[in-house]
Order: sequence, then structure tokens, then C-alpha cells
Amino acid sequence: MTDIIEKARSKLKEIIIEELSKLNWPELPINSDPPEGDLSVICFPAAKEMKKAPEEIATELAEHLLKETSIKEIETVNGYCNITINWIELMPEILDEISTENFGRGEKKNKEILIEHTSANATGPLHIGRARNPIIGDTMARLFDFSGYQVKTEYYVNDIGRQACTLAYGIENHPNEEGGKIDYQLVECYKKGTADLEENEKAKKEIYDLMEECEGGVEESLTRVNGASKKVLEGMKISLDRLGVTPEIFTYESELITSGAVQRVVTLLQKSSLCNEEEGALYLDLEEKGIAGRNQKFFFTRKNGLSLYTTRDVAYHMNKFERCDEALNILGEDHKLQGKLLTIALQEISQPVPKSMFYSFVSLPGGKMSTRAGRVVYLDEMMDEAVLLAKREIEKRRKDIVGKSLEELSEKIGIGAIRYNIIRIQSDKGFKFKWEEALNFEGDSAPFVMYSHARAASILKKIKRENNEVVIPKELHLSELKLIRTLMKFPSIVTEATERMKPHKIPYYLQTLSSNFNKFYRDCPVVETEYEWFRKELVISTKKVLFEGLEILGIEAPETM
RNA sequence: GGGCCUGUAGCCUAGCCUGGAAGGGCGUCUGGCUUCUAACCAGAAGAUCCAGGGUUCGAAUCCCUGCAGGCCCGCCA
Repeated sequence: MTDIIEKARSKLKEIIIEELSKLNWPELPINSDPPEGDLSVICFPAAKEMKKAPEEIATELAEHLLKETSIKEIETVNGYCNITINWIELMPEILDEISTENFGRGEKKNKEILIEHTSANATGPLHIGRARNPIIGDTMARLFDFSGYQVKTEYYVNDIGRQACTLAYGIENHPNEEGGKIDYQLVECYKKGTADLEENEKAKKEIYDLMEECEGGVEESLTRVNGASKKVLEGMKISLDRLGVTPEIFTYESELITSGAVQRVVTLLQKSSLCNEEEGALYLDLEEKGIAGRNQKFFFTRKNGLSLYTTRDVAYHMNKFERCDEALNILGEDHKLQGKLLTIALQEISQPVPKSMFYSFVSLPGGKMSTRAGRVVYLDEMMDEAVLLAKREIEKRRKDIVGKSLEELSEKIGIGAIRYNIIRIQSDKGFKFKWEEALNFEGDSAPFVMYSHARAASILKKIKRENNEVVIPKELHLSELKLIRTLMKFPSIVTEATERMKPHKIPYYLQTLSSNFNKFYRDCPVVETEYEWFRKELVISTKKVLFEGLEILGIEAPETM
């Protein structure tokens, strides 16, 4: 992506540096993203050497630079020399760039990235703590796609192991037909199964036997357990779908056993020089990898020879890399150590390693989320609340929106608000869930951004003239300048958010863009004015960037609201 | 005990990688809808950037030491 402004900035920087050396002044740092203007020369460092106040240096420098035609104006504040580029002369190029179809989109890369997200144990309905995973994962998938990668999304289903076996046992021994949606229905079976596991020796043995059979690859047992997980998963998928998240591939842990992939990993790990044995169980000694203490022994088989979760995870990643060039995992922070061990194991057998993004947990005002203590907010519940509130808000201000349109719009706004409010927070920051924040429809929120988009759409609808005269104003209104400046940042924001895996950059950017657009349409009338053509171009571009920014967040941008 | 992460106005949050003017939002107070939709806009008040030390002309940002909170430390998943 050619960046006109970046070029203009670099050129101007060179000019400034040249001027400084001509004047025989010390070289000064230049800020390329100052709070005011486009470039800012920081004059403090020269103060001592020149025996002058920074403010005085700034003023003098400004006088020397003013003759430069690419500079629109210079303001000196507290020893900063703030330079505004002459945007008008760049305007034709800028308009060209921001109006291209692919503005902000990364060039097509011939790289397939597989993003694994959610992968929650299929034992019951998703709650809002877990909801952070699909929202981050889906947003990253959209970001990578927008940046030009070929993206696949995948949900890893842990359909063997204690939880899955307990579920299968629960369904068979405590059938339940009540409770509506299937994941709510079956979680009751799971709860009863868990109670049995804890209190009833016979049940415990049955569940542990089932686990062993699964790990050992007994087909009938695998089918039983996999079937149970799949049922609950159906319910979870409905919730995810409503959130706008639809993982493309579901990979089942059991498949890794039946395909022999796990066994192959065990064989590979056995050949490692780090491999040791203790009472028949195999482990890697990680001392030389800098891991000491309790985690030093990384077991990959049990004394009965069966595999462990991490062993299967190694197999899973080898399987993944047969299907992609890069892998990204979205995981809760409780998986950090696990991720580290996985990486070491993969490296030990010369396999590629995945990237990981970890997020902190969501708690409730009463404390940690706990199904047992009845302290949970389900994702479904939250979506219902948000959509209902959105509906009430629409009814308050738009009597003309009714019926199906009302339902659809409420859905877009309610779901959008949730996604926005979760993704806006940096992922390694934990937070307490509060209804009033989750349901915020003002300020830094999805509806705020959506509203700006709808206003842009509305302005465009009011433009009647078709072949407007192309007129670029001789002066830009400050609100126009700030809007254009913000628009031009979009490509670099997308790149940064993708590459540094910081999806929260997008809502932050959209908030700023919306805010600048709102000020623009307050200050600069568009319809039936001398500058209708020019401003219409700005509105079109803003609308498109808002639309695409929201799309990256998985939020639909309505034409009216 | 060890490891990782977080700490910024009453509340939420950006900035930390790459040092240079503490940015948004909620809430509070004041003002603005006969003029492209007021989910908006303008203005005000509100910050010892967890504490202490170090490096630097300059530290929210880098380094060290604490403190507080979260997460992890099984031949579980």
C-alpha cells in the first residue's frame, strides 16, 4: 500500500534534517504522529548545547522552515515545533487512494493460516467468560483475511478425556428431555454425571474405564463419547452462529487416536535424546530447555502406555501443519504453560510451532464464574438482553421501523454491542463483567460507530446531483483535515492489529474515526453546497472504512438506525 | 516456594514493543434538536500513570526492588 502521507512526511523530515545541519544545529528528534499537526520537531535536546530556551529554538526553526512550500503551517508550543503538511496539494492523490476498492486491504499473500479458537469442552452452554475466545478468534480470522491471508478457522473438540466421558455417562444414566435448547438439556446430565463421579465408586470406575477405552482406541467407546459431545456441540454452535462466529472445520481429538497420529508422535518423541522413563511412563527431561522444578519432566505417556492430552496436542499440531503454513491458537491464560511445553515438544521433533494468543479471564462482580455457585451469565442470556435493549432503543427513536426490520436491526445492534465491548479490551487484561458496560450503546461502543455509518448513508441518499463538478477546496476545514488524517491511518492500523495480534486497535480506531466524522458533518454541510463533490467523496470513503472496520469486528453496519 | 500476566481520574480503557505534549469513553455539571437522524455535538470539573530506586537532557513507557490482583505449576483435560 503506497502511503502518500508517509512519503510526504519522510520528504519533509529530510528537509528538516538538512535545514538543521545547514544551520549547524544538533540533530533533533521528530515525532511523526504528534497530537497536533503532522510532524513535530522536539527542541529540548538542543537547549543545553545552544544555550537557548527550547521555545526560542522552536520559533527560530519555524522561521527557517516557513519558506518550504510543502508546509501549510507551523505552530510552536512549549518547545515543540508542530508542522502541518500542505494537504491540499496532495488531495487528488489522496482521494484516489481512499476511494480504491481495496483501500486498507493487504495484498494477497500466498499463505494459509489456520486459526483455532473456542475449542471449549462440549459439556454445556457457553458462558460469557468463554465468549471471549470465539470473539477474539473470529476477529483475528477476519483481520488476517482482510490483510490478505488465506484463512481457515477450526474448533478442536475434546471428545475424549474425563469431561467428555462424564458427559456420555451422564446422558446414558440420567436422561433428560426437559430444558429446551440441547446444550442446556444435556448439561443437566453432565452435572449429575459429575456428582456420580465424585460420590459413587461404581460410576467413577465406569467413567475411568471409558476414558481408558477411548485413549486405547476402542471404537465403540469412542463413538459413544464422541456422539455425546457432538450433541452438546450442536447447541453451542447455535449460540456461536448467532454471535456471527462459524468455525469452518471441527476436528475431534478422537480422530487422532483412530488415525494412529498419536502413536506416531509417541514413537518420534521416544527417539529424542531428552527421553527418559519412570515406572514405565515416558517423559522428556526439560532441564536443558531451561525448565526446572516441578515442570521439568514432561510426561507424554502414562505407565499403562496410554497417551496424555499434551501428546495428543502434539499430534494435533502436526496434523494442522499438514493443512496450513501458519497456525494461530486462541487460548485462555490457563493454557500458557501447556503452550510452552507443546512448543518445546514440537521443536524437539523438528516440527513447526503455532503462534498463540492468550486472554485473561472474565469474572463477575461476585467473583469467579462458577456454574456450581450459580454465578454464571450465559452467552445466550447476554445476547437476548442486548438485543432486547437494542429493540427498546430503536422503538424510542424510530416509530417507523417495525416488524421484520425492527427485529433484524435489533439483532445487529445488540450482537454488535457485545462483540465490540469484548474485543475493545486488550486480551491479556482481565475484566469484571458488568451489565451496564456490556450494554453500553453510547460513546465507545458499536452503536456509536454504526450510527455514524448510518448517518453517512443518510447523507449520501440526500445527494441528488449525479454529475457534480469536481472542485477541491482551496482551504480545508479543520474538521475535514482531521477526518482525512484519520482515514489515511486505516491501512497501518489494520497491519498493526494483524501483525502484532492486537485486535483492540480496530475498535479504538473506529471510535476515533466516527468521532471525527461526526464533527465533520456538524461543521461541513455536504448536500447542495459548493463542495458537494469533494465532501461526498469524504463521506463515501468514511462510510466504506467504517463498514469494513465493523466487518473486521464481525459487526454488520446498517444503512439506517 | 517458582513462573507468566495485569495495575493509568469515581468507574472502564488507549498509550508501553520503538522514551519526548498523559488520549478516549462512562458517570457528574453546563449548554445545544423549525437547518444532511440528538445512539449526536460543544464546554467544565476530575490523574502523586500501584510504591520506591536506577538509566537519561527527558520515564506511564527501559532496568532493578517491593506491593496488590489474576492465571499456572498432575503419569488430569
